Amino acid sequence: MRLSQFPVVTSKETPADAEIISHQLMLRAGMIRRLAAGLYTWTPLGLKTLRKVENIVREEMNRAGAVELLMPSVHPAELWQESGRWDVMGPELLRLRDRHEREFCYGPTHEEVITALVRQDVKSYKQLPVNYYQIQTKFRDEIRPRFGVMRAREFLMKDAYSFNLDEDSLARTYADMRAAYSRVFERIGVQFRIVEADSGNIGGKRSEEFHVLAGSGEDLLAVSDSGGYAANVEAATCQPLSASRPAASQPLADIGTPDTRSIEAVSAFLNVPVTACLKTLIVKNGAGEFAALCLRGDHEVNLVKAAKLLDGHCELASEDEIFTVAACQPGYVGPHGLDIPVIADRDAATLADFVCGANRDEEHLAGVNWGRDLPEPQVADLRQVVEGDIAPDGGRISFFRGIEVGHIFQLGRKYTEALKATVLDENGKDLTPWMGCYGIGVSRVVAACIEQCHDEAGIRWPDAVAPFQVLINPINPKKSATLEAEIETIYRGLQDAGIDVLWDDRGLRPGQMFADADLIGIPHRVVLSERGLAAGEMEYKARTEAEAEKLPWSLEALLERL
RNA sequence: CGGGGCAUAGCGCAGCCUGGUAGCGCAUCUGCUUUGGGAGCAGAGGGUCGGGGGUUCGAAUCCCUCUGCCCCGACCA
Repeated sequence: MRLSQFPVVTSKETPADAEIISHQLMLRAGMIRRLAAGLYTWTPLGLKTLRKVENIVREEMNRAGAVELLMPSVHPAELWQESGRWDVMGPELLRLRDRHEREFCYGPTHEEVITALVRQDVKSYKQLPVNYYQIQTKFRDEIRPRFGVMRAREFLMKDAYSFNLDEDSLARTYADMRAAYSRVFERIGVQFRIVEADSGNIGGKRSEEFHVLAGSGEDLLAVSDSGGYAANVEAATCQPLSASRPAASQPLADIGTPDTRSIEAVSAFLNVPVTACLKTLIVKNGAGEFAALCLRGDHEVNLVKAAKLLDGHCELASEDEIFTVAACQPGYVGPHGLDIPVIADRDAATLADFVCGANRDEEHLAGVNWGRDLPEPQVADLRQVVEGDIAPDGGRISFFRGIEVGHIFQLGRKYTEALKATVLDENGKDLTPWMGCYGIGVSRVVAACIEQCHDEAGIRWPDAVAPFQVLINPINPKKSATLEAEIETIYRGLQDAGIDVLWDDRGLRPGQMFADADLIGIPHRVVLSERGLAAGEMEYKARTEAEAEKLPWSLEALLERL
């Protein structure tokens, strides 16, 4: 491709509203243009990379036995009502009406549609397992779209759905997808990590996320230093700090604590460590029933874990609700005397002689002991892990930041049951297939890749996803007809050799041309000049290396080097 | 959804407080010179100052309102 015929609009200045490096560089290199919040145009240059990622994904999915199809992006409401998600989804689901006032939504994911297809077409156990996938535009009306295509509302996703006869078959497909995903990210050339993920309240058996490691990542990952455990903090668990509870040694005491609402304030006012304080949170389940969650003062609740102990839903109670349950303001709540279920985190259950709210304004209790002063609570893992915790594999947990680029999930039979998608088994009886789903955020991968592969001057594409493999930079070609002819020869030679080559024939001054080259990040650069031609040499420089090397002026030498 | 901020040329910004003919840098176009890391000189084009309403002789500037965008938060008691 000649750059004079391939529109690339670069910018020297960093756009003011782009916060992270990939967003800045994608705008500066002219890969994307914003249309509205969370909506982006992919320019020809950006699309080249997007398509390369897409093709790697496609090739590996095909290789793993998945078959491609394409589903509509607009779905009828009835399908979503059938699965129950029309009401569950909330404002993230973009709802539309057609001219007949019929309701539709723009698909944020396709479990419903694929299950409807399978319900129609798959009648016999002999047709299973199947694994369908598509690469398609999704729309999710994010609360706060940000970071360019990293968290856009409209984005490109590869989503696959498998239907299996039984759990074992599902586990095999899941393992195949896991391996295929690893190959995808290895081929793209990014460093990634597979972590255990929250399987949510869908009841799925197993779920893992693929993360590209990057400081700007929105997700926190808990990784064991012995290498046997890695999980998203949403799902991460650890060993309890202590196996047993010390004996009670202090009497129960009621203490006035005016204007002392936070754990820090209580700790400072009473001169006790925060680890000797008990934090009590009033929460509400999906049915509107209350429960109290108790944690050690320095620990944070993990509402995802809490939800699993309730009816799958857990939200913090409002100030008014707290008052009806505990008869006090937030800040003075404690487990003592509450007539709602009390659940204590494992590390809160092993506290003795602790301080907690008295359920009366401006008062706390000290010297409190489970069993002696109040009933033994239900004990569970409720808290967020912190760095230094002991992982299930015995290693010590550290935190890393990651960008979620893939998610694989053993779904179970939720959708096949809800949509009554059954097949006949060997005995002619109805059988409800097991389902798995597997997603890759194709457009997000592009941004994640830049987060990992860049320097001060611009992007440094890995070969596999670079928009072009080779860039030809001519120095003053207009001055010499011989030089121009030579460049043409090399350009055509590279093309004939099947190399994706970009020729910067815009006639810019070298400084501008090189600056654009660094910004756009083509991995291999060849500089052709009259001086070089006279000396029988051309200059080759890899985007990732500082020094250029001299090659003999010949197509063969260049192809050899590439 | 709550809080904060912004909206002036393609991009980045000044001007607004204290009302009086719309400015700077980059980019764009023309010509000449220049050509190995974002050139120089000379010239040119480009704006109903986000929309609507109001105050005023006069509004980018003051007031009201709408819209769009950005940031922070939306789990701590």
